Amino acid sequence: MPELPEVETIKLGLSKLLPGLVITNVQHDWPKSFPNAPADVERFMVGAKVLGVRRRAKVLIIDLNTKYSLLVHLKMTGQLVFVGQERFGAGHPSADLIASLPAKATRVIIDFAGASKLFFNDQRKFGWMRLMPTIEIPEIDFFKKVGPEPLEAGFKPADFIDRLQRRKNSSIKAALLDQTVIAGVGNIYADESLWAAKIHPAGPVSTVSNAKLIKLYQSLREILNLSIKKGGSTDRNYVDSQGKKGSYLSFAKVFRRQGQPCPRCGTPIEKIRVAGRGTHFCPHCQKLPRSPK
DNA sequence: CACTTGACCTGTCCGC
DNA sequence: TGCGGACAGGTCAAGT
Repeated sequence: MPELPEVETIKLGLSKLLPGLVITNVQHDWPKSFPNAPADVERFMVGAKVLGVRRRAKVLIIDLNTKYSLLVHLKMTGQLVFVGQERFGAGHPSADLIASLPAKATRVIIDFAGASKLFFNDQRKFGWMRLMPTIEIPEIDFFKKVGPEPLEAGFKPADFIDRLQRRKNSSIKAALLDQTVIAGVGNIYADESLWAAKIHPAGPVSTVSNAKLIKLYQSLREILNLSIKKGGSTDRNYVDSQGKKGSYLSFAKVFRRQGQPCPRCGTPIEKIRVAGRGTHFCPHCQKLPRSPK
């Protein structure tokens, strides 16, 4: 569920909190959440200072001054919550969450000098943290295959269309979700951008006109940018680095809105299954291209 | 090679 | 009330 805007929001938050902090201890209870050997954690992480925080696709990269970096993928239910020395009073949006830490789903706790902590919580245990040499990051399979960042200035409509059309027989939604086509798009922003561009999610890529693909390119970028501005989407588990929820979902036009009227035409939004995912769309605005006889 | 489906997990919700 | 099953969705492995 954390997609590009959610991971970007966390990155922006952690970038203000972590750099300069020194790690004093690391606790982890589930090997799949953090598979590194204890000796490597001790050697390259404990005592290390945080240099900065980056994002590529949906992966966070926390660079340390040991020439090692901590990669974090939140998958569906991961949270990365920083708790400093301040005490939040009742009524603070994060007070209850922070008071509950460490929680049942806390997988990793990183302690910093000065008594602040970073909690990695992950109810479903799909997410992971991994310590590795900074210089080797571009060599891991995922980063070798992953597509361009959709919000980067150099990412042009022609590139978007070329890459989508490598999967011409897939549904347009499956192609958008394919991280090797384009980085960072997940279920929420696929549905929202297809609605904005008036494209049926199940239509094969080859049946979608270039004009509509250009519209999709524009809609996707606008929606990702808007969501970052709103602090991301909080569906079930997502919170930012300070435990706060995002507000984008209240701006969503179709996601989780089946049965509600389409904001453009009033037709009830439908929910179907496309590319193995729950898919929300307007059956009036987003028509399948007529199949040729 | 292109494409789809199942596995990884746990908590929640729905029907009986 | 309890219980079984469907569902949530990012990514990789396995299958067609």
